[in-house]
Amino acid sequence: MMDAGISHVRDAVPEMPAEEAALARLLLLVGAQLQQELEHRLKPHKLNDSEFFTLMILFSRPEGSSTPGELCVYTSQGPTNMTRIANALVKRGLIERGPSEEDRRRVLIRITAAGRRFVRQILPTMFPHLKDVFVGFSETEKRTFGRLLRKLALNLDQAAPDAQP
Amino acid sequence: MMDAGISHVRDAVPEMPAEEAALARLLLLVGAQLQQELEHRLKPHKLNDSEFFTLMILFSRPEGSSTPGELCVYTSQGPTNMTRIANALVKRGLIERGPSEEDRRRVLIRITAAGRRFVRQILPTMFPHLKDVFVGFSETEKRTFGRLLRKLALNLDQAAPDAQP
DNA sequence: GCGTCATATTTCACTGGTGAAATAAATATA
DNA sequence: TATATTTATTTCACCAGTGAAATATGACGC
Repeated sequence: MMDAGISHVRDAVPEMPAEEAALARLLLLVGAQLQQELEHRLKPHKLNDSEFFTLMILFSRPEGSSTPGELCVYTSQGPTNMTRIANALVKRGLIERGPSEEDRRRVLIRITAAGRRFVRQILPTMFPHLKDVFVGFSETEKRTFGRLLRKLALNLDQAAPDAQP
Repeated sequence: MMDAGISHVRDAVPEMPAEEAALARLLLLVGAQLQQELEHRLKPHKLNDSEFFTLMILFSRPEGSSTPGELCVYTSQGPTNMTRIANALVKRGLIERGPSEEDRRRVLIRITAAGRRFVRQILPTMFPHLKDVFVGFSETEKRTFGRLLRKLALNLDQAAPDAQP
């Protein structure tokens, strides 16, 4: 299917790096698929993935707090969307916003007790599915996969410089 | 950073499959990063990735044609969005729509000569960046990566059944 | 041949993410 | 000290994708 398509493209544009194209395409598809799976598991809890990861970051912090800018870095979201995410979580009482005392430009975001309870409640529902995703992977394969992904991430970071203002 | 966060979560919820969680998270992040890189490369051509892949599918077909439903399968988009994508490409004269003679419920979508020229024009601009993404990967590593991604895709397909109506 | 069910595409309303711009505060520079 | 530049967050408008519903056509069973 995809391979057949790529070889047809290759016929017309012979210098195309077919193997890399196929790998990139596969990664994009699998990534999208995994995202969809995650969204599906979160849907009953009325949560999307960026809200989920934001909550998880806060849950994992020693004091349960962070700033919008910091959360943006950890969740790879833009500031605009982080505002929206935080609004949604505040509305549900899972987090609260406050002023930062050391820098008045900053907002301080903290997970609430209800937020902690919520995380503890939904996490176990996701474990079986998470393990299913990696069924049939040996420990070596998992490690290799992680290594290759990190390598890729590094390359993408280097590819980005002229893209970053 | 991410690893520290996951071990904190592990403290609070000890039965969490930490390794799988970390891998899944990494895959989601790298996938998103690659997508962003692709979008960035397509932006000067006023094209987004789903439009790009739709065009590529048509370009690679022997007769340069397909149906919306078929394109949905190959590009992993929903029917609704394929309508929007096709509208955008028709508007630019890169594809054209026509009736299917064998099944009147179907629309036939074909790439135009202008569409073919457009693809031939933009593809070479993407090769250097595509190769950059896999710099430092040996042939074995590329093959392994592909194999692991396919394995994952298979698992995700199996995880999906109860999710599919 | 008719009724029921399934399929293909599109429309509409909504969700989640982005870019540009605005505002206030902090930092750097002269 | 005053000014210029940078940073942090939010608002607003827009984009791209989804779910539900609608409409027409095709397949299937009786």
